[in-house]
Amino acid sequence: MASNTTSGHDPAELGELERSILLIVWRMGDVTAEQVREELGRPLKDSTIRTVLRRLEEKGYLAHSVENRTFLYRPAQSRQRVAGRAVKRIVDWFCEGSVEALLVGMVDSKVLDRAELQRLADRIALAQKTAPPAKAQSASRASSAATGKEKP
Amino acid sequence: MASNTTSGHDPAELGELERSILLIVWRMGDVTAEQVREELGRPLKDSTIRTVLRRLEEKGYLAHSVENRTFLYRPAQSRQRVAGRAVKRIVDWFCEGSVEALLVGMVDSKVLDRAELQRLADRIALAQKTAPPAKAQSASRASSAATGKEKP
DNA sequence: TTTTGTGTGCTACAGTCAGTAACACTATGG
DNA sequence: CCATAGTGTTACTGACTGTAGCACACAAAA
Repeated sequence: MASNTTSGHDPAELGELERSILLIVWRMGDVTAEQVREELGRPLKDSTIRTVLRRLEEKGYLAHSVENRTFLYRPAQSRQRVAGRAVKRIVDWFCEGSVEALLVGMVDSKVLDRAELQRLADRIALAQKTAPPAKAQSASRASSAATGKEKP
Repeated sequence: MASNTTSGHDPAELGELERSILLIVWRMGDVTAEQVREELGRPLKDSTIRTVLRRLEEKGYLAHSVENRTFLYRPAQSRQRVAGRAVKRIVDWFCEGSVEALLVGMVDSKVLDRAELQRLADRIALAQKTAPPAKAQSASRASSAATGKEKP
């Protein structure tokens, strides 16, 4: 994102490698740097992987625990949460906070087609009824989702 | 976004100033560099503004026409379209294409609350019926023209 | 025609961040 | 006590944005 003389900025966008690694951690759950390196197809040095893992942790995306002298990394935020926040930024910046405007744009740019939108509406309506008022369960759902499931 | 040795990358995220200027053009329609400079509160040199405008045009966000020796910049894509595409990237990256998963994340991260979601569902349902098969009407406001065109 | 603006394009420099990795450090097991 | 495995530190490169200087072109004024 480069410099920003006028004000400090927040999360900043993730890079390619960071994203790849993050996806692996989301998919696999607790992983060591070595596992991540194997999972990535690319020939990268361990130190590279570890640096990125550490940076991701600094940024709050990952957490780690020490297991027998080895670091086990795990997600600190669910995929959906990260995605949600990213979208929020977009909405704030480009749609002046109007999610509806965003939806229009999503249809417009083929992110959503009308059929999908319809299904979405149904789903949402359904979710309303299904989901209890409390939001404690959101975390649990998030974590389970983070372990990789989703997709109809 | 920074380097990407492994592969060429696309649009890349916009910077602060770029975004501010883009917003101004979206808000005001046809504008000259001078107008943009005035609109921005900040004390920036014309060359700065013009450079950014040019870069935005190179990136496909703006277009210009020459009016009496002066450039008039105007949006090449609607706010919604840009937002939609940005969201698409996020969905692809973090939600494996599942918009529904994204929605879950948006509720989860407070981008949307349930009430809003309900209204959204209604709106969407409404839009289904209202919207003609064509898709031109979405860009009506702000930027009308824009020779909008990009890869599907 | 020469001069003076006004607006454009090109070039560049500094700061920040991601990609990438070498190397030094520290326990652990033998 | 030494080899091994895993970690933290430090750094370089390249990309990209913020920011601007300066040279160039052309219309209006002198």
